Amino acid sequence: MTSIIETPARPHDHGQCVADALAAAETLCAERGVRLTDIRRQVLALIWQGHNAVKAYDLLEMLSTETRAAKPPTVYRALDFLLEQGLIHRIESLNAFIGCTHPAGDHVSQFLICDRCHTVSEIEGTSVEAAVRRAAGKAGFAISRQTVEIHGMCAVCRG
Amino acid sequence: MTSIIETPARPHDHGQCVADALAAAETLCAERGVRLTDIRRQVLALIWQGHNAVKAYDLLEMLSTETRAAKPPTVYRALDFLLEQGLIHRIESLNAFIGCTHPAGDHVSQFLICDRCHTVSEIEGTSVEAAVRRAAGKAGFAISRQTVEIHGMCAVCRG
DNA sequence: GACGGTTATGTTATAGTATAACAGCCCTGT
DNA sequence: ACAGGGCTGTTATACTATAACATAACCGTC
Repeated sequence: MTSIIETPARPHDHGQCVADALAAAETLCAERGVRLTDIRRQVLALIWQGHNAVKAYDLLEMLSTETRAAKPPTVYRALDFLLEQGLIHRIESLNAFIGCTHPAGDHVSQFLICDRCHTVSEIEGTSVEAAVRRAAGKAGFAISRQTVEIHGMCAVCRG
Repeated sequence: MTSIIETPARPHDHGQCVADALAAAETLCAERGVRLTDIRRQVLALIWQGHNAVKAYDLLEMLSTETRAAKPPTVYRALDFLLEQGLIHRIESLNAFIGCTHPAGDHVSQFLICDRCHTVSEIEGTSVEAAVRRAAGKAGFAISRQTVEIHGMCAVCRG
């Protein structure tokens, strides 16, 4: 069963994406002895609604019911936890968040962001990271965090 | 005459940096038939106070006098203009702005950001850009804007 | 199962970042 | 002087994020 909110690009069984992401999160949190609570799981699931980045206040709305409005700290705390555990990434140029596709692995953070369909995909391969490391090394700079966000138009939208 | 606010790293005649940047801005704006007004020039000069990124609301304070507070649109409009003309860059991961060191040339936007002394320097050379272009090309992705922001510690701060 | 420490969540308030909308001013060319 | 466009002033508000403190849920120990 595919999700309704699935992005236009590259049709696929998105329900499987969500299921895989949640299962991986459960496993990792169990291994690390940290708690994937209800709220955290809910936020993670909401972020995985599609392959686009989701904003904090949109999550806030989605978490709110008719009888009860969620408040900012609730969602920001969940986001902080998910970021710490490497289960999501923050997209700086969008002030938004997206699920990590390989939470168990290394944490480079390099994205292709389509400004038309808003699909965000992680850059495959290590060549960009390697080039960055070389450039930083040449300057004697010790890297702690990389942010690579490439905006443009994805293959599908280019038609 | 060097500036007082000059960053600790790599001592140099910062007054010359500012003078060069302002002169280049004058020239470019004249060539393009756009107006480098007082406010815009002031904001550009303030951003060039040092080699660190400057926040919009700090500019706002610096522009305010005892008798008169500058208001957000004033500074954001100036920033928009300077960004459009390629005279400054926005650092997404800091919500801050920094002077462009080669406003006449191509506009890649790749930075090494020291989290200790806050010096921001543009990455030299084209290898990172090239790697990004290759990765994007492989995915059929058409780039419109690159954001590469590498956080860590600069050579000087590493001692 | 009560206790006490730790972690997570609720709640209120506020800080920080950015833009919309409209009014008025100033430069420029005629 | 005048008209038009570009720039700035002003008010209001939207959007993003965190501080600080109160309460509740979990968990290991007794």
